[in-house]
Amino acid sequence: MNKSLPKVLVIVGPTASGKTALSIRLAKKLKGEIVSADSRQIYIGMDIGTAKPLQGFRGKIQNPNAKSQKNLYISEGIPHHLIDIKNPNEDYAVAEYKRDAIKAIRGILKRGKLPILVGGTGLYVRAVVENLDIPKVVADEKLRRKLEKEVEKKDLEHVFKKLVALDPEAAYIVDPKNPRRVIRALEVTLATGKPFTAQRKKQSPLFEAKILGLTPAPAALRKRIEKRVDQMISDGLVEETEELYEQYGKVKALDAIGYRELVDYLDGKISLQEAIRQIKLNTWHYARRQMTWFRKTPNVHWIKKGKLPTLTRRQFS
RNA sequence: GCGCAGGUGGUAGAGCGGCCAAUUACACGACGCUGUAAACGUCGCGCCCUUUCGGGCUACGGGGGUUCGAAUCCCUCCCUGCGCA
Repeated sequence: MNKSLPKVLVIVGPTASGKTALSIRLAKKLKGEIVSADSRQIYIGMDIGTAKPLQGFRGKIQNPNAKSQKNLYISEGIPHHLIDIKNPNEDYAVAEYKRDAIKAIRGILKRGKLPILVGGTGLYVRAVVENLDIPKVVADEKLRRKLEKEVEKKDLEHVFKKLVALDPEAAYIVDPKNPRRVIRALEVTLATGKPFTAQRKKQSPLFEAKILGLTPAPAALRKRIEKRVDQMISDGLVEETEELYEQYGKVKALDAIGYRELVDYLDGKISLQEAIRQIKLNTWHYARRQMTWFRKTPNVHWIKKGKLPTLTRRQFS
């Protein structure tokens, strides 16, 4: 029905499944630009651990007037948007991502290019593809800490009841056992004076998404993950972490697989060997979660055994 | 060879006469999640039957015993770690 919607190619899949390589290949073939949907590649300096595409400035940028030109991340001549846009000590969250991604996609379309949304952060992808209406209530750290303490002192149920009193609908929408969810819902309700559950909606889609999903065989993926972690270490992940840690301390951005464990190592809590073991395992767990998430994503064209569907530029215009 | 400490579910490690198919953690499996999302959370996890309730069987190194009842007590054998030879 939405024949007039602009078309966007989307690539999803677990970490280490080959999204980056595929996206660059398709970007070249289909004259596209990439929009990263990765919550950690957002951050400047977190390069090795987030497996950013290798940066190179060989490409020419089509529109020299664009303001973002200067800071554009380019790999193999393909512009990558939403990589390196924040410092690790800056906060960033879905709603901002959604706004930025839509802006980037529109810019690409304006340039007559194909936007390719690529990433493993399921919520980010969904926010854009399904046009989620995310309550625009900025994190209130003070309130959060206060509520967290309340959870500790009394219990989560107590805080949950507070929420339900203000937002009865929340009783069966918000997970009563998940402190982060309960606290956020309460945060939104208190800040706006309106029930949280009335504010999280979907709008009609802005784009027509063609979604490609990568599903590597679990055993092979696990091996690839382990190999990649070893590679990251020899590429200097420890040093990268050390620099970031020294400069920023324990910021949220560093609460990411690969960095978290190495911070523990740098703090002398665990051995390097143990840190590496944990990174491999946590990455694997993460991949599993991603697969669970994407499995239920509607309208995904799953790529089996590397067999790509025939894609032509015409399909996207 | 003697002395001491141990041998428990995939692993670590509780339990030390009945409330134990066995706390907990990890692994493993399934799942949820609209402003921390690489985050956060939930459930399952000996085998078999049962929609539920529940029931049956096999288990705490092997064997034997005490007891109404044993992972828990006793004997013995095997194995491991530490100490002394």
